[in-house]
Amino acid sequence: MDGSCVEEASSDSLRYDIVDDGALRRMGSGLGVVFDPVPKGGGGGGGGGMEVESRKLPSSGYKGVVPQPNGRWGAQIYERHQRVWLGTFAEETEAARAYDAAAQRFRGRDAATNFRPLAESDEEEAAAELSFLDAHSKAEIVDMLRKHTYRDELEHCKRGGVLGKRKNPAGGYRKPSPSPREMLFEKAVTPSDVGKLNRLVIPKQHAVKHFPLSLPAGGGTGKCVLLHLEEDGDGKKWRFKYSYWNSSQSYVLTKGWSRFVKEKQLKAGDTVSFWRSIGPEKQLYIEWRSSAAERSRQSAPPAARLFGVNITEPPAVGCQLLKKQFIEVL
DNA sequence: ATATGTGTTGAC
DNA sequence: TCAACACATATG
Repeated sequence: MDGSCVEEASSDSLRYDIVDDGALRRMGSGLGVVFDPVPKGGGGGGGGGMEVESRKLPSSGYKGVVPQPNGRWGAQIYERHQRVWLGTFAEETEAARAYDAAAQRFRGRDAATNFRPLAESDEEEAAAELSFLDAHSKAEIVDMLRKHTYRDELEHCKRGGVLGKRKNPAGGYRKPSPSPREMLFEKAVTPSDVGKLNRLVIPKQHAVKHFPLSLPAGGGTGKCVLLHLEEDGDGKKWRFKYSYWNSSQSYVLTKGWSRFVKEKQLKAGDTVSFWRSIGPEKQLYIEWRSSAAERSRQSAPPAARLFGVNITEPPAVGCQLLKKQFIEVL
């Protein structure tokens, strides 16, 4: 048990205090977690062969970790009312780490985790893992976790200095580290985002958090502003008019957006992500990656439903990999 | 037979 | 959203 120690508290309950590694940092008031009493084989317990199993499975103090009948631990995360299974693990802490990785990929760096808040940490290790997560689709991350190859892939990624596993279309590999950036949010574009409406709806949640509109004091209504985004570190510049539409009560990128859609040939289901350089500059970046496109050639599994359900980014099509970012075209 | 992951439910 | 629990289904 590397992440916890057990101490007998009383005959009918056990208090598990997970002490090291920052576990439980976010749980309750930092106290340990009191588990359900474990009525071993019913009071009398005894009549002879008390087997390893007590019907009551021990619950885990880790978020996203559930006990398995065989003593192992399962990891899961929920998204859109559905459970995404992350695999089973021998060690409770491994399951917890699997959850952490998934949480950060699914919910962003601010997600509540069992151990590492990755973000905040400016160590190269953390930064590398963050970009690793951002460079892969949810399905890929889940797949790695279930196959227990996450650690290896991450390592391989750092070693080779390749952000993704494959080389990009231009044949080159990613340049060392351009400038440290953090992803603000990403969105799988909808049909209307790439249609004739010539606008991209920015989910309110992200809009208010990252693109504060209004109140620019200095001048005006603040109902509209120009966003300057850069495509990749040394990519081209993009300017989008960003505003709020009262009629639909939505935040949108208008002028300039259609040009981006056209040039990138964005299709519904593709993903666009917005980043910001870390530090004072606050330069904004935009990136994108295709979802469907090569699925056929990729021979990949039936995509649509890799595991049970979930995975596929929101909109219909099962989004999938392809690190289109870091393109060198143009 | 055992392990793994889903169906379901109820609490928060 | 989340985990407990039952149980169906993969796996070796």
